[in-house]
Amino acid sequence: MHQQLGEVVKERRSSLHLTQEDLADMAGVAVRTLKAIEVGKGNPSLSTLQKLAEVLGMEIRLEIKKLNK
Amino acid sequence: MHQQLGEVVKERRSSLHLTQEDLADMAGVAVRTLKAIEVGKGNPSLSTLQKLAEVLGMEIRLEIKKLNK
DNA sequence: CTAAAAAGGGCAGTATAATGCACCAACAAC
DNA sequence: GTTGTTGGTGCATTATACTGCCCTTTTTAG
Repeated sequence: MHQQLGEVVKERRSSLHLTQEDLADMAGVAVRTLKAIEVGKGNPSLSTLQKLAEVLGMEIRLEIKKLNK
Repeated sequence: MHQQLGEVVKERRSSLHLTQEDLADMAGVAVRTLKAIEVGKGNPSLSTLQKLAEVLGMEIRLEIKKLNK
């Protein structure tokens, strides 16, 4: 269910040539926590996601769902 | 910091003519929790946000930030 | 191949989100 | 006025996210 967001984080992090440790340190979250998020385990809080998003140059958005499938 | 998302929830809920109790029941989250989210207090988990988003016909997205401002 | 770097995971302690309950405020009726 | 509806809050308990420590697996560099 959360794999999707985790994979987005992972791909974005890779494209920026950052290791999990790099990103975790820069975002101020534990490496252990980032690892769990990237593999789709756990249920991160909004603040944790936003800390990561900030470093990744991304943002969390709540949008009306596109209606298709 | 989280007011933004809370306000999105609140506005979308209103536009669907749902009370906080309606939405909370439909989404399977406690009314107490929804209230906190809408006024920007607390730090909801991804699963809580997704339950609400589902009922609201919305989705959580992690996107590359538009560079402006 | 070996060695190092990076990623993944188990576990236990701490911090905090989620919840129920009880209560108050604002407003609408009327 | 009272009554009902809706939204906001404090508090205590329960559930769980976050963390550090340690270890294993996988990938990368040489």
